[in-house]
Order: sequence, then structure tokens, then C-alpha cells
Amino acid sequence: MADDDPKHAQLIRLYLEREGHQVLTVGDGRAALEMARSRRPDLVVLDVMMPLVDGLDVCRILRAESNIAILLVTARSSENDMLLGLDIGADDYLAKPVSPRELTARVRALLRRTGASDGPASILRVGDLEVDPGRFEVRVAGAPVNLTAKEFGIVELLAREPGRVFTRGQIIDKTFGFEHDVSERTVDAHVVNLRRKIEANPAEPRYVQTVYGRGYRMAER
Amino acid sequence: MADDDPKHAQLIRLYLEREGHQVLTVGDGRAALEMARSRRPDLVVLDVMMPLVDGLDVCRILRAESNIAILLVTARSSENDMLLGLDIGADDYLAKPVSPRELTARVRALLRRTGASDGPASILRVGDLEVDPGRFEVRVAGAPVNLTAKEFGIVELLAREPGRVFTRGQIIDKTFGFEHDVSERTVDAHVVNLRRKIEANPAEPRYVQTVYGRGYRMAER
DNA sequence: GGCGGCCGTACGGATCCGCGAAGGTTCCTC
DNA sequence: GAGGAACCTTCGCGGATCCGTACGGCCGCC
Repeated sequence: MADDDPKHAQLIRLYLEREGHQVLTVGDGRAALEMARSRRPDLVVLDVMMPLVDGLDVCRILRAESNIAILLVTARSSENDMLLGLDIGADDYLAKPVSPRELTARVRALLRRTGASDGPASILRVGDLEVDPGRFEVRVAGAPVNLTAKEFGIVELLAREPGRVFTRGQIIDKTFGFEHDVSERTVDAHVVNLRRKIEANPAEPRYVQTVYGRGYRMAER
Repeated sequence: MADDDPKHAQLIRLYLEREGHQVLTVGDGRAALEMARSRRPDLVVLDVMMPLVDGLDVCRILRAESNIAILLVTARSSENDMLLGLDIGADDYLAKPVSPRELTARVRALLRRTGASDGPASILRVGDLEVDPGRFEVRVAGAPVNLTAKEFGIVELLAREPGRVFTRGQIIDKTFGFEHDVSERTVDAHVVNLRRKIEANPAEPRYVQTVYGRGYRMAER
């Protein structure tokens, strides 16, 4: 979400978080572009009037390079602005003052639409860790990390239910297929390699945690 | 488009047809349901207040059985109505009196999102690669390239979502149709031929990239 | 301090991919 | 209908990458 008025930004953030959305906030257009590119959110809420790069330009640029969902918000409620916004690629357009319930309802409708359109599956997030099943890609603080198929399978499985402990047997069944003749030690090896790639300090894992005598789990955000 | 006021219906029809859309009109909710089921339009414009079955119910029913694009129009502009409409599955909501330009802009935005635009298909671009689904044509740096049907199907599928990884199974399903089981290695063969035609150096593909153990993907611009 | 569980390393084996070749099918031409 | 061309599909091989396991050392629990 991008808005140069901190009060307003905080308000919208509050509305959306109360709905269970995870919200990132920036204060100008350039930051909005960077954030959208590095974090790949499901949806972007843009104020039209912003420093550096205005919302319409951000909208145009983002639309040119992705089909992310875009919702424009503006103080100017002139019809021309709205038409312009919708025509350059915005999915929806709201005039200030924003009604909280209308905002959340439109966000829901838009996410429903983009989520159901066989588009990219939504991204799993835990802290600075992002697991993107559709792209087969994992990012740490925005930086892409190269994982093998098994490593990715494990981190995806764990990230789908942060906090839940998976035994090595469960991990083998769900990510290796049902190849029974696989040692549980193998999981350890993959976890080690995985940590090497995604943990800042593999000795003290922030994400993939060992549960002594049980198995592994993903930390809760 | 469903509206029980013939005047209003005629007006909306005019707006949309002037935009190049093909429009079917009915005067009550039951007819709207039948029409939507039999003709399967890209988008449905529903007046909320209609005889027999009201627009909200039509919306609910259609949403339950398909993910067709739905735009609600109503004379009552209360916020509660709008929230209700969006929550039961409508993609957008307009209050009467309807501005012709807003209507057409929102219809355009919605069709763009659902990907069912009946206008000219847009060209997919990734770097110097252009995929033109409408003309069944691919160009590299402006120079046309001759592709076979399968090759084109693959490059089009990949180019529609750059960065997303498609497994060989998905590629077979979505571009070969649900034909008799085809070996996944077949996809490899087509990819090889495809690369020979569109890649400057097939050994280091710029566009169609291999994701070891997963499948293929289109590079991101 | 003993013991069970975890981590790191290293290596043989399995898997996957690229690519050439060849048989089969479809469609067009004459 | 015969001939031919383009296309689709499969097969097989070599090479690159990844996987699975064993083993020794380490750590945490009792």
C-alpha cells in the first residue's frame, strides 16, 4: 500500500489488517515500485497523489510488467481521473474519503477474482522469507535464492503451516512422493542444505527449526 | 445485460456496443440466468431490482456455478447494498445514474482482468520476443519466426505468465489438449525445436528456461 | 557422563535434461 | 489415390545435476 499521508496510510493499513491481510506500507511512488517488484504482493493499493512518482505512473509501469491487482485511491474524485486510472490498467478505483467497508469489500472481490483466475498462487510469507509456489522461487528479504526441487518441496510444505511440526516420515511422504525406501536421514541432509541457503546463521535457524525428537517446523512469522 | 427498465437497458446496450462489445439484453432475472447459462458471455451486467429473480440472487447463483465476470448496477446507492453485492460474488458495483464512460471503463478493466476481452488480443512481450496470439505469430527483435502449432502453444502458454514454472504435465494438458497420454519427453523435443528458432544461443536460453526437476518457464522480460 | 538425536561431509548412484535420429501421422498437391 | 512434406512422437545416449546414504563429530537431554 502506497500513500504519502501517514495518517491515511495507517488507517487503510488498519482496515486491511483487521481483515487478515498482511500489509506493507510505503510513502512514495518510487518506493512503491521497488516494493512491488521485490515483494510481489497479491494486490497494490495506490494513492494517486504521491511524491517522486505519482500513482498513475506507478500503475502504468506495474501493469506493463505484470498483471498484479491494482486498486487506485484518490482525493480528486473527478470522473476523468477515474477513467484514466482504469484505462491505464487499474482494476478498481476509489475516491477519498475511503469507506473502510467498501475498501475491504473491493479488495476481497479483487483478490477473489485474481486468485481464482488460475493466476499465480498466493505467496507464502514468514518474516522476510517468501515462498512462491507458482514461480518455484524463494526469496529472503527480497533476494531470490536458488533451491533444488527437494529443498523447495520441504520449505513449501513447512511454510504452508507455520508452527506445525512435521516428522521426517511426513516430510518424505508429502514432498518425495510415496517412495518408502528413503532413509529419514535424507531429510536431515536436505534441511542442512536448505538452511545454508535461506538462513543468515544456519547454526541458529530463524525459519526451519528443529524440534528435538520430533522433526522440523517453520517458525511462526 | 439484464435490466427491467427498457429505456435504461437500451442506453447501456448502446454504450457497450459503441465500444465494440456484442451485447445481449434480457428484462428479468430468470431470463438473465438462462441467457448466461446458454450463451456463456464474457461478462454480465445485472440490475439489482428485477422481476422474478432479483439481481443479487442472479449474482449469487451465477457465482456458485461459474466464475464469470459480474457487474452490478442499482438505483439504491446505499453502502450496504454495495457491500452485499461485492460479498456475494460481484466483481464490481455501480450506482445509478450510470455514467456511460465509467461503465465502459469498468467493463474494460474487468474484461482485461478476466482475460476474456472480445477486443483485439494483446501482444505478449518478453524482451525482444513478441507473441501474437491473434495472428498466431512470433517475432524476435521484429523478425517473424515460423513455429509449428505445438511450439506456438508452448511459447504462448509460457509467455502469458513470465516467471511462472510449468511442469511438463501442465504444458501437455494446457497446450496439447487432454489428448491420449503423451510422453513428457515429447515436451522436451518441442522445446528444443522452439529454442532453435527463437534463441540466439540455444545452449544458454534467454527466453525458455529449464527449471531442473520441475519444468520450464519464460524469463521475466 | 552416557546416550540418543542432529549436523556436516563426501561419494556412488539415480534422475533429469539436451539433442540427434527415426518411425508414424496428417495434410496438401498433383 | 499416389507421392511428398511438414509435423508429432518416441527412443536412446551422453553429460550435468541432484539425491540418498554412511560415517564421524557434535550437541542437548536425562
